Amino acid sequence: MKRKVSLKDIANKLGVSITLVSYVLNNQKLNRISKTIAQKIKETAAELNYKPNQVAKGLKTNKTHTIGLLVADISNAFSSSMARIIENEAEKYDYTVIFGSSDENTERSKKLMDVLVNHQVDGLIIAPAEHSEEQLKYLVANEIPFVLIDRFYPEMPTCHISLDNFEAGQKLANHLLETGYRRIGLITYRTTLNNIVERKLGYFDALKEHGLEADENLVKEISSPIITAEITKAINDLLIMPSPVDSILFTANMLSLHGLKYISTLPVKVPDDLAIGTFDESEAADLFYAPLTHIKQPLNQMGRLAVQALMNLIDEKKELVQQQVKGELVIRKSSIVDRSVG
Amino acid sequence: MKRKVSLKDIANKLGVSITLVSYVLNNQKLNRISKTIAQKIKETAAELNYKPNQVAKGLKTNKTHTIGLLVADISNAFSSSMARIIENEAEKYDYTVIFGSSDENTERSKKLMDVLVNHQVDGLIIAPAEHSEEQLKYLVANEIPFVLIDRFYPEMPTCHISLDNFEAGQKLANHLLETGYRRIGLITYRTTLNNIVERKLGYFDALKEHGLEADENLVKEISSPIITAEITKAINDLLIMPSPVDSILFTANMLSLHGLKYISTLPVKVPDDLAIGTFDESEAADLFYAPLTHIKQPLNQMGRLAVQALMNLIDEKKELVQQQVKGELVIRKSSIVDRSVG
DNA sequence: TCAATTAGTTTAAACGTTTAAACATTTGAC
DNA sequence: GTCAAATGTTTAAACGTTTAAACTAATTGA
Repeated sequence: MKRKVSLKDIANKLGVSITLVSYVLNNQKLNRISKTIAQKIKETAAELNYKPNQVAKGLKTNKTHTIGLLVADISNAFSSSMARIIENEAEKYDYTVIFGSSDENTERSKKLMDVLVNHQVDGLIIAPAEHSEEQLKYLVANEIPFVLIDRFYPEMPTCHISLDNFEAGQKLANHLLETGYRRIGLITYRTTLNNIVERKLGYFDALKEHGLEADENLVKEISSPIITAEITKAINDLLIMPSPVDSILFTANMLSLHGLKYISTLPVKVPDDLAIGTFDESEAADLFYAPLTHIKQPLNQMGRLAVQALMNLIDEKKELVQQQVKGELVIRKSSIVDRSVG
Repeated sequence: MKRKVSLKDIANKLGVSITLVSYVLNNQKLNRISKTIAQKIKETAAELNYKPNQVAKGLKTNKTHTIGLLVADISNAFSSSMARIIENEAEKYDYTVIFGSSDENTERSKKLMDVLVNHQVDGLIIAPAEHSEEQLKYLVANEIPFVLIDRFYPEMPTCHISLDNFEAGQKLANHLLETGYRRIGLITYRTTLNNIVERKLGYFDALKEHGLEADENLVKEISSPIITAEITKAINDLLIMPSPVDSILFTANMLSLHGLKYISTLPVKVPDDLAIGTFDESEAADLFYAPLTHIKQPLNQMGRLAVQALMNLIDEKKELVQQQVKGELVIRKSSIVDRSVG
């Protein structure tokens, strides 16, 4: 790689000091510097195509104008949409995004956080994996600004932007109940991540509101790695039981996706035999013969809020932003029985 | 943000020079340094949780151990899968990924490339937007290592890893022809990007091989922004013409996705009335009642090759890797008429 | 006329590292 | 007992910036 043009090169070419060049190109001390030399410096900089070395600048100013983004799984639509939004938003503040995908793995997440911090990012936006408390405490102890998205640890006083998952779970379950479904199965992850837990609690709450008892047999928890087989089994269990479910609520995108693949192979009609509700939009669920009723997260708003909150932290305007945004219930064919025909 | 622990802190604490600490922690001059002091330095470093400042290191060594990744559209499955693979692969070489999504916009791509370069990335992996030649020439002139993925400029002697798009287009069209389809419509982008162009040429070639003339009326080109409306029109045109098409070949993921959404609203049965072939897997196409026959790109291989090629360039092992990998034809229901029933 | 002010520019130190070269001390050979 | 070599450590400069402080020369005011 060629040596890039530096302030020194411009200074030497014009026979002036590096300082002067720096002042001119940063529009500093403009009341002191002669117009003529300023003009010349600017011309020469343009001519040599000078671009400030952000690494040197970062070392000196202790600001790299870089933020670290740690998503849960970049190949998942939620993460990649978020990444895109955050990158766009960061750009408005002249920030660059360094990224990593933890793949929901605690160790990997820890390692990536370290890497990002050692690259001197000015702050982080993190969708934390399970059991990341220690690592987050380290960030707090070192006063490294960060904002959590999607999930957070209720007992930790951190900045976070997330969906009101409880309300969303409630809303989705309520909708099924109000449409007439009574035996709602829940397929969720076996996890302590608060976003998923809250969705489940919302579901329980909705049942209670409708005078129904929570039935643990209707709740199936999946432990991520062997997802396909487990989901197949969960769905079978729910459909085979003495009084089978009339609907299934999935607490995540990936779950419904795999679930749907299996359901589409069964002699079960959605929504007539089985209604479905889930979280997040997906093109896949749109092309299913009965597009899925789902909770739509306001991704743009969340991304914007997260970047804004982080910028404030970086600027030492320390306020503990802990914002929950509301999900929108998008009702589609998967939960509406057309009784005019039946 | 707190000042981080530096070599100086360790040196001061032990009353030795910074140099010595640096040597020890980098395992240099080990035949010279006394075991006892080395031991102490290592202990103190661990105790203070010293982490080298990559920015300072980068300034000194002119290597930031960072690569820039410029994808076409991170919210698209191809890009995000690629991003994940590349991030994983880069990690093996102790590299961090800085990323940007050009959203297929030349201006934005140019700006992002500048940003990445000014952050002193050691190299770049780029899925170039249309008309990025100038910017790439700049990289070449400044000897900044880069590898193109997905598309490239045939007239520019750059490193690139891509699908053999011509062969893939051919293979897909051949399959339709051999299954008995004769009027194959092509829905593609109006673009000069070579990957898309090659797919189209492959289609033409397959037609020719089968003694069929290319019919320009069967080729519909979409100019990206207003994609939904245009695709709707294209499909209508193809189905309404005097002798309508019996199959449609889409040259990209996004095209078939939108196309499918529209087709699923029509009284047209896939594959009986209309066969479909496309590029890239997608969960969406899997959930459609007739899962789509498609060309599967070996993403893992491509990502691995791209990172490897870049690492070689960075290490000044200059070889012009220009590798085309083969796509796999995955035959699904969307192109197989079950004649046993018909 | 000369001190004080203003204008224009430079000096020098710093950020946290790396690394060639220098230095000081010990060891060993003869 | 001397000197060369080996051992262990430090000095100093550098990477490309930023920025307080210093310097010089010109201008102003009394």
